[in-house]
Amino acid sequence: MEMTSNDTKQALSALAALAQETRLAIFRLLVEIGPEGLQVGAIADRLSLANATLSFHLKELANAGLIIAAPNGRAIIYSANFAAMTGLIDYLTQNCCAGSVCSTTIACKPKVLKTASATNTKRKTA
Amino acid sequence: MEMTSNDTKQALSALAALAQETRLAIFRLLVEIGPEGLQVGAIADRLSLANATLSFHLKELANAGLIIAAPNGRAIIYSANFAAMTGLIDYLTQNCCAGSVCSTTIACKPKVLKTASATNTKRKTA
DNA sequence: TCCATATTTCTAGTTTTATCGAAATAACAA
DNA sequence: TTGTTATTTCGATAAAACTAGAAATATGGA
Repeated sequence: MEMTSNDTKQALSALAALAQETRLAIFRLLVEIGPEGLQVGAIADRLSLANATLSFHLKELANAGLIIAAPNGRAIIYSANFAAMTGLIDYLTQNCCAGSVCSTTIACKPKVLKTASATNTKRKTA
Repeated sequence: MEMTSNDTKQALSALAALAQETRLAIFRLLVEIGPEGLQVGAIADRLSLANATLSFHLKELANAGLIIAAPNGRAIIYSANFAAMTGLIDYLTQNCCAGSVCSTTIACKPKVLKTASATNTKRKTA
């Protein structure tokens, strides 16, 4: 198998992070909540997760760059990293219909996606 | 944690399938090759994989619906299921910037993606 | 300082996943 | 039928991931 590029490593990291029921639920919750994010306890309450379990999964998501941690007093606020999600989607679609065959044979229809352009992660503290 | 919807199960299945170096390489190869696909031996040659290993991963990808098997004589031709990839992306972006905050606060810029509209998986045999 | 809150780390047990040699199955051809 | 090619299944091993109780750390308030 060929050498693994950095892009591929990043995509694998993000995919592995999302390929788990609990983490997918956490990530989607944070996506829904938006840039304001939620503190750990609030996530635990909403998803009924044990502290250690949630902490483990938050770290996984953060290591993959899919969520961002922002300390606020004694709490830590986590929010979705929309740019990372966009990056993953770009990677997955990057070679979609590559070459001449696909773009002509398969009816590729353009589609509008909402994506985050800037990181937009300003916080009071941190 | 809340009940897992069918959409979520499907997304988890696809994400788990892609979150593995060998399978991601197989899938991307098939995406690049396009709707004509490749037979198992050709994939094994290109990625230098043992038969049993490749067979294992092909089954995983097929079970997740990301690739399609088309028997052709004594060979089996696998091709990417572009509709499944589109479905996964739809799921991941579905709640992106949900609610009023995100659509106004984060600069969501429209972006054109090439996606497969129809299944388009006609084959000679099968 | 002392206490309460918020989150992480440690540890250990269970489950799942990945790999590949070897044998088995399936299809076609001679 | 016999042989060849193409792929899958079996079996065993090694590695990684998930979970959560309990203890530890860190922050802020009284």
